[in-house]
Amino acid sequence: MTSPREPLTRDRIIDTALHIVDGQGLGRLTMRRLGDALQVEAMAIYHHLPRGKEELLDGLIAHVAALPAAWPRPANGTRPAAGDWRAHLRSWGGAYRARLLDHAGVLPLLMTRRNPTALAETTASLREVLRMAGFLDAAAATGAHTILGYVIGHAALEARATAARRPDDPEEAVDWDHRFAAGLDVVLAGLLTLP
Amino acid sequence: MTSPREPLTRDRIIDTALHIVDGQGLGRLTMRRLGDALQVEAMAIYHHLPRGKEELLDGLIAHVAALPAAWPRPANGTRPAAGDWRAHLRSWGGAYRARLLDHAGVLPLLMTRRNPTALAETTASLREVLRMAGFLDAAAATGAHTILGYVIGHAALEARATAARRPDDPEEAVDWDHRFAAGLDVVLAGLLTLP
DNA sequence: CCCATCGCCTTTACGTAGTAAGGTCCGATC
DNA sequence: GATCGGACCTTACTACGTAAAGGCGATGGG
Repeated sequence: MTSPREPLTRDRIIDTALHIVDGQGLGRLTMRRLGDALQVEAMAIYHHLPRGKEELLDGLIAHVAALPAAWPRPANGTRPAAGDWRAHLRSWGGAYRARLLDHAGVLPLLMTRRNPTALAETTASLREVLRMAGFLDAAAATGAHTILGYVIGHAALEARATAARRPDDPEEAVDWDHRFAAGLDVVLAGLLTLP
Repeated sequence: MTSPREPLTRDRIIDTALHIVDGQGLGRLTMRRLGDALQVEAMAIYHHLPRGKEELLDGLIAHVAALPAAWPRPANGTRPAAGDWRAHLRSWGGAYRARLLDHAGVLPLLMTRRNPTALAETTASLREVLRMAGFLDAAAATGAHTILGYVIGHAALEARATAARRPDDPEEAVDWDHRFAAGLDVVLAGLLTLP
């Protein structure tokens, strides 16, 4: 009379794994624990992810890191307002940072050589936004890496700082939301100096 | 008649560990392998690093991440040239990036909550440089995190991209040295917009 | 000279990890 | 109903981190 347990899926496995990482940290994500959470023996996972844990971790970072900065297609023939790219990148940056911090446990995986495509997609979308904003190709490529590097790096600094903080406020507290936004503005302002 | 093996030291252990990580990757750094490299049983390491692998990894990132951007003390009473801070930060950034890429294997550790002090020192030194360059405290704090975030994040992007590259040049190659420098210039130029 | 002590290292052993190899069960197809 | 293939389970192996306790040579006091 136990509920018949919906079948295993690649997506369901990765979602559950992400849930474990968010709740207990990357170090506690093991195949056996993941199996338990899915009400399945650990070895069952290998039928859906033949490359085992490697593939699982690849799936995690793809799930977290792929958030393209799609320029909203302008409605019927109206041109996108030329000055909007900064506002657009500001809001994209905020969303990307929020996602990275929501899943801070996978941040270390972003530094490993795993899954090179997940970030490539995001980089390409940033480059495209800058190109459409009028930057030359070389400047757009530089700008894309500069922005993405800043967002990821700053998120990593935040994750470290907030994780290591004792709750009784040992040093002066930092308004990380504001600091991230201010730094992003610095980067976006600096882009104007590119040719 | 075997050479009498110089005694174990905390520093020698960490140096050897770093050598293993650089040569074979973080995943192959194990206590037993480290013991072999030191010609010692694995458990001997615990006498010098009582907290075991945690302490070892902490030592690794302290060794890599602590490179303060010390402003060169001006020689006898000469004031530092006011405009030099950008050049100084450019060269510091290049050195920091080079070190991160030399030890790309420890980059994932920088993202974990380990050893909060190693980066704090570097951040403080950046803040100090900016303060001495005339920035207000708040702007210096923002600028320090912006610079450090960019440098770390960009180095991570580079490490990923170069590690995943097939040697036969699948996409157009990127001049990473130039791209990093250009992005750092973007950030430094953007700092001028801070109050 | 002997023996107690201490610092450094080794031995042994336990629990947990990832996963290879093969087995089991069940629904679909002919 | 026999066959078959996919989804899941069982067992077992190797490697890891490390707790616990043992050995062992140098040192210093009697």
